[in-house]
Amino acid sequence: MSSKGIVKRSEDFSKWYNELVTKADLAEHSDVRGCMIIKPYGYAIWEKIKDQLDIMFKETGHQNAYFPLFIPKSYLSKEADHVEGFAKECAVVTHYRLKNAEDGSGVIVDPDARLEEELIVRPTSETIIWNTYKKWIQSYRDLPILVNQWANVVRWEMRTRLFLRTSEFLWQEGHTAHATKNEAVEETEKMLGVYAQFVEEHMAIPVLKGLKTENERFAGAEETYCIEALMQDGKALQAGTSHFLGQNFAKAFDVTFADKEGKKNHVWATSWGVSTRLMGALIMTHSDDKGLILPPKLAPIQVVIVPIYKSQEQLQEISDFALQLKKELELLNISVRYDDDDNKKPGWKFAEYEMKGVPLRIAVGPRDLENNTVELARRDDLSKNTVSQDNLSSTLLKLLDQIQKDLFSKASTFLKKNTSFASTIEEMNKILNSKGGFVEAYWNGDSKTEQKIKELTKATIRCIPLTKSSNGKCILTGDLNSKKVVFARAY
RNA sequence: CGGGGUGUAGCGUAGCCCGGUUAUCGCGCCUCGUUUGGGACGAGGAGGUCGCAAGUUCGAAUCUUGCCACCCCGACCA
Repeated sequence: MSSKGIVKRSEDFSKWYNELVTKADLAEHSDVRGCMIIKPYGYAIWEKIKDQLDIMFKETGHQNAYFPLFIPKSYLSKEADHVEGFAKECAVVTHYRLKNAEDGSGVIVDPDARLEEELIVRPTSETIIWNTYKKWIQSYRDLPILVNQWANVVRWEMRTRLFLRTSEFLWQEGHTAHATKNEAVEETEKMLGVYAQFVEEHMAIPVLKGLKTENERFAGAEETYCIEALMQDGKALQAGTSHFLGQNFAKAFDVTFADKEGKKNHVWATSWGVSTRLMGALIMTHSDDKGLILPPKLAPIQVVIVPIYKSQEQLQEISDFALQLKKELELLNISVRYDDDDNKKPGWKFAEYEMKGVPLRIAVGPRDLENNTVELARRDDLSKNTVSQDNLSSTLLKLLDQIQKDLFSKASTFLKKNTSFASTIEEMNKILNSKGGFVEAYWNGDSKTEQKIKELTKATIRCIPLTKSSNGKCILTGDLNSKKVVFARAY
């Protein structure tokens, strides 16, 4: 149960985030370092995210499958860059049995039960999937393979934050195999588009689409595409990635196919994923000092009805009205909660549903029944109006749609306002230290330059935008003919 | 993994420096009654391995050592 209020964003943004996650009943820390318990309300939001993405994946021709949690250690070492990228954060299974300690102190690992080949808990599944695809693919007729899996993965993190970075997290990973480079690149770009569309239309979060630099690229990828979102504190958050893997994994796992002429070729690959980190993006994009603000499309409860009454007779009348309204709204696929809990006063409920981000709240009292009205409050702008009961369902339906749009346009305005241009390092630092946000600047394309800028500004290149722009003068080296990229301090 | 901080009831806390009856207060929880248009009020009640473990001591929430967890700042990452 939540006690009053949370710290203000302006006072301590990190603390605000942590308190919000806890008090809105989204998640809590487990006793295992770096792991989280996603509570029913938080999981309900994740399920909405998951369900919608799943529909979109299937619309683009993908099928779900499931690959094992455990990966033989030897698989991971097959692709050099890949192992380099993940080795430092892998959990390893070395034994398969426990036994009672002889001194009665509890259970211990049975030293006689050591695994011959140790198993890695998947940090991502490229290796085990490509080891499998080898068996699935012989001819061009077997291609493309368009598979997705919903799974948990483990990356042993030093510093964790609920949803943003946890040692175990939930995600989906798409893994596709193609006969041609073009087709694989198209797939990579298509799925980036799916992510961008989902995040913008359903989460109401505007994103930048772009390419990662070599430094920021996925270990084992030829090219990493990403969508980047901007949080209210001016820091960027990578919301999704889509990788063109070239033939790296096909070569590492010897996956070839016979083309129409009977010639053997290595298969072209992609992988793409979004994780429970999206929950963090959702929270930090829209919410305010009163708590969570959810876009209607992802809200587990879209409308809450709170009765206001003195006598049991009044409650009965209000309940009749409320339950009828609930039924009508549910026919329109609007999820409704009627909260007639007698132990909580209306004021308490108002604050509670604000904390939980319920988009619309209806309060009904005796006065409303007399006047054929209800009190209607919007969570996003905190406005409150008395509206007629006539056509109430369609009023609410329209309003939910409006809120979805307003949240997106508000976030878009914020993104635009907080996108700046810098032509010198000093300028960039000045911007980053005051309002933060995205800073566009020219960069000569050299990793060392990127590294140096990072040291000087703590900002990384979030992406090289897909939209082409004219070249200019590198912010660090002054090289002419440099391309425009987007910097930010990031999560 | 480096630097700093915190850990006392479900949550937030006082006490710790300077060891000494029964560990403080608020919220929440349970019972009864009155209440209900922005986090109600009264009366009664329950709830504690003082993060864990060792040590010092006649005696430890308090002192010492080790460990664990969390938070903040760095390095690494989705």
